[in-house]
Amino acid sequence: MFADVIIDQDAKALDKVFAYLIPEGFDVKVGMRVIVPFGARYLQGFVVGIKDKCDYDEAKIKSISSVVEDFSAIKPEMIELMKFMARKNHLNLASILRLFLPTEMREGKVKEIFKSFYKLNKDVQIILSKSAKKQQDIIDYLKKVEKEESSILAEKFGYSALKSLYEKDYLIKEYQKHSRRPDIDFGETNSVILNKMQENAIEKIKENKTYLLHGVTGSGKTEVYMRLISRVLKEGKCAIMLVPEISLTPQIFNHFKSRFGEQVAILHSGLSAGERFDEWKRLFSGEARIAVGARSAIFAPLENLGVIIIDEEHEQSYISESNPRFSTHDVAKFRAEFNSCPLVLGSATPSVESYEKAKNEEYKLVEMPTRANGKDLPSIQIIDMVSEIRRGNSGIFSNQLIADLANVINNKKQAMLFINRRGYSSFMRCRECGYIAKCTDCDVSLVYHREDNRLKCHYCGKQFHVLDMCPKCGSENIKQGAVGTEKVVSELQKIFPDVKILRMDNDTTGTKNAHQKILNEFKNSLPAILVGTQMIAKGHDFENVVLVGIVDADQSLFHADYRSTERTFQLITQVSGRAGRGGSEGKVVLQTYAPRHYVYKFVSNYDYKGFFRKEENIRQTAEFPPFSRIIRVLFSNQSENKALNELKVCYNEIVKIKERFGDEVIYLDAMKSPIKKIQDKFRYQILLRVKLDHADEIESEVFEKVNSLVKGNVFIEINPQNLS
DNA sequence: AGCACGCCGACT
DNA sequence: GTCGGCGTGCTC
Repeated sequence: MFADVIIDQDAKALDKVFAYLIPEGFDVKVGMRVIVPFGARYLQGFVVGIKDKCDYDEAKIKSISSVVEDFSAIKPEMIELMKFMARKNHLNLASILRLFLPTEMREGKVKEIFKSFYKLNKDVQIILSKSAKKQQDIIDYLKKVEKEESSILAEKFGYSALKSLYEKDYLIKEYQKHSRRPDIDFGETNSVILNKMQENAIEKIKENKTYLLHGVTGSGKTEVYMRLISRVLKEGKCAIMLVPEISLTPQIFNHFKSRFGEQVAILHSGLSAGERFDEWKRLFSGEARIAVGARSAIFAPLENLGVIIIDEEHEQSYISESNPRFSTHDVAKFRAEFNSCPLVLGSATPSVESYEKAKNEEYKLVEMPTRANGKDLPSIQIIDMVSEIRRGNSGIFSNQLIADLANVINNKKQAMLFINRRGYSSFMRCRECGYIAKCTDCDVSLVYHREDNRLKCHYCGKQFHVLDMCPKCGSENIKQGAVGTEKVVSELQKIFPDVKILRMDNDTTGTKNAHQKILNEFKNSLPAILVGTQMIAKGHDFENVVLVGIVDADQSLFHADYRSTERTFQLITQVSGRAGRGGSEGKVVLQTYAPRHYVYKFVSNYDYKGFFRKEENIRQTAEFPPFSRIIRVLFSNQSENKALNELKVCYNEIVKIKERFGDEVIYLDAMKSPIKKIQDKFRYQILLRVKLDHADEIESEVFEKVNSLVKGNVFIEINPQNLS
């Protein structure tokens, strides 16, 4: 017999299957890890197929030298998933397989990976021949101790006796070991009574389809998820529940643990290597049947899935941006289909892509339009900062916001101030009339680049001079620059010198505990103001927060990205949800220099559908995703000349592809990357935008061409999240 | 990824 | 004359 083996090395040249002979007596199965002679060395590989014929020259074929574990660490479904991901995302096979195993297992750090145990099979009558003395000894032994480690049994009684008992089905093999379980206190199971809307949602979600669960903040989606999982467990099946990394707070774990106890395994970056491995193993062995975790939990080694849930499906963190690049939605879709189970995408603000699919009935839309507690969402007041300037207030805070803050302080309540700061670059804005410099061709904002003092379009590469006068109103008060958290805190402290003001952003949360410390301090201070970035937007329930201020909402709006309006809508909805969690009414004050932008009209009414229709229309007209596909080929090299040469060679070939497809290619150009140097590597890129009809063909042609022309240092991205 | 083979420059 | 640069190609 022969085995198809993928060598565990992430290199393009090794991205194929190698045939090996399975030595007589070796029990090799698909999904096992093996050690094989490869060239002059011995390397680890994965068995992805077994066959009795081999088309490779049998004289040159080598034999598998050993197996790493005597079971398949990669389950059959994952082998299929590997093929799917290789096709869909153009990834190396080995790099995909690595996603399926905890790192410590791959690196061999965990010595005792799985101790295997044997116990008697009580369902069969054991009949042994008189001569099988050793076997009888084993049976007697196991009658006494119930269960014993296989290595000990083999040592005591000999391997062959053990093996033949196992083959006769008299013994059951188990994989198990002590677990370093993250300790979390158990609360009591709270049996919430469901409302009609929730019952209805649960009732609807049962087929092997993708469901888009659109529920406003506080509509009780989490309870729906838990009920779905309960139902699935009762059917004897398993479940995967994904949440964005940032909202993986201890509260979520406790929630699931108190409901499902030992059935839950939690996978996230905060676990130690050993803990993560143990949780993985509990899933693998079937001891735990629910995987709760961030993106990578989609690869949980569970069989017989009954439901997959992706909470906050619009979150960017579901798309892996570094290698290997993949979309969690695609993987989830594959696994749901493989297991014939429902896939649930939940969000208060679905991504435009997903909602478009629901509209086209590719996804089934399930709606939960009202809050579970019947309360209204906090009111959102839009403050026009341009007229504020005209009235002589050129500070960061509007008079309204200061008045509201003062009110909060007088009532000994709390406020959160949200600084909407993204990334490194910024746009140029007229402080008098709110005009934003935009690209003449792409309808996205231009980005200011300090190094050459120019404005650039990240979609077509066009460059413009920095404006010294607003083209709309003639004012010279046009500048670039964003307000940071630090500045906000110091300004705030000037106005309210005696009030506790806490700051939370990347700079103040260096260590893991710093995070929790700030939040705790905030929780225990009345009155208090918490100033922070995105990270204050998620999951924290502060019942005394009655006011949320969004200092400069536009920061995410005029980011040079076709998704920036969508993100702004999502962000503001998210942040607004922080106000009025407790008994009292909440309020949101939103400051903007572009008060008439459509996003603010819709967001202040919590009108997702209205926003979607408008946004859909704009994307359709401008031919941006989901009505087109963006392909980005990024060349990154320490030598600028090499990067440039590779770019030119590839560009010439892609031009030929474009010529063949004619109008299908909306846009094609080669340019310097917006950030021209990262980690001492020069970056050049080719961008193309293509119509959907032939997007798959064009995409694979581009992939093939680029990969045949350039060895490494090249990354291809589809609909990239950002163009840095 | 590593390692061998291979074909051109400056060196004990 | 050799030692050694790293370009190209192969590993079942």
